[in-house]
Amino acid sequence: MHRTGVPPSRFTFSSVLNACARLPAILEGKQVHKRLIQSGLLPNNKIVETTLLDMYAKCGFLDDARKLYDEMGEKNSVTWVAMIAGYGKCGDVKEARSVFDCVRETEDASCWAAMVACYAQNGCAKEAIDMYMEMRAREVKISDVAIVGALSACTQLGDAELATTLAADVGRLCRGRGVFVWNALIHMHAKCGSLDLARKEFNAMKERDVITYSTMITALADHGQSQEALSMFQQMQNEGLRPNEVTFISILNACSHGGLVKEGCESFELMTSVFGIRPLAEHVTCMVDLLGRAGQLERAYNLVMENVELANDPGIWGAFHAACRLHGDVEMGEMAARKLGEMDPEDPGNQVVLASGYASNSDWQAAEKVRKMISGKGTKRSPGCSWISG
DNA sequence: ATAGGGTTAG
Repeated sequence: MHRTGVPPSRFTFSSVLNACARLPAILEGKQVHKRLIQSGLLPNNKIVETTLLDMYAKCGFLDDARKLYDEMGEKNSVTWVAMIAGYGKCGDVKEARSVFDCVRETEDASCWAAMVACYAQNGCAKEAIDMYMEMRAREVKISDVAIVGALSACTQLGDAELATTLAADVGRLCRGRGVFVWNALIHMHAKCGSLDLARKEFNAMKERDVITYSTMITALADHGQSQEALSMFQQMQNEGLRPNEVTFISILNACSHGGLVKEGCESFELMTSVFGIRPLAEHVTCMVDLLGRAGQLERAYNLVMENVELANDPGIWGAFHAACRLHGDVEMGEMAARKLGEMDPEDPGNQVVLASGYASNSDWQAAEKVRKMISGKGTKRSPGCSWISG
């Protein structure tokens, strides 16, 4: 960038820092930091300092971000939010909260929103809702970010009553709502039990994106409407939207729920051949589940072997093992049990699996007793539900 | 012209 002899401007530095943050690429980011100091643009340039801080935070180097933050003197809401979000992304809710506590007296709406989002992203649904309610009580401005955090928290809680309240808030407070709000709203309705409301919001949208469709596909599958999920997938492609790896997890999951073996295999093929998406462990797990439940254990096994780079994934072997049990294939089941035991011997679920895996063909019933003893539970299992977790 | 926060699977 300095071939021309013209020294890079602060704008050039900023866009390079943004690229480092997005990748993320900490080594390059640190290089830029050095050159900023060499070229005299630092210190005493708040915007450049904040960009740098955000780069460190997005790369997960919160200590470096914190150092800049502490040395910065006067802060503003952009700095605070970058710190809160940075701590939130690496799961440090406590530190995020301590930054928030330093500024909460200013009633800065973006800090409140960032904190609600941080709670929601880290599974602290209750705290997110409490904070959102406090925002309402104190009449802090509710932005799209704040409401999305609250919707996501409610989704985690599956609280239908709260869902009604929040949906009304969306109508009241977010008139020019963006696609993030729509998507979070649809997801909340679906998980809180109302596929109808999810559908209604979906139909009212004028601009949908990949996430909108992925969310609806999962919603339909969860409510037992696998065929509709497949139509949704088709509609999405007709709209010219490109499915991503999460969309395919949704669609394979829908096929698995509905026992749609042919459609599932076609979708998997479409994903790898047409869209060039390399299968993740989640995709293979769905396929093993789908084929395994249909009794096609050998096909399931072959699929795992075709994706042997994922063969250390416990989820895949767990699904395979469950299928072996469902169809009484003792030999394959033992093999899967050994794999699980090798992968994570400490896992109590795997110890249970291993106990049954040690059994010889004639000893299957004895193994069943051992297993019952260890788990301390009965053997009731519902179709489609792994006996390990059940 | 340069800075921040969010939604999908599991």
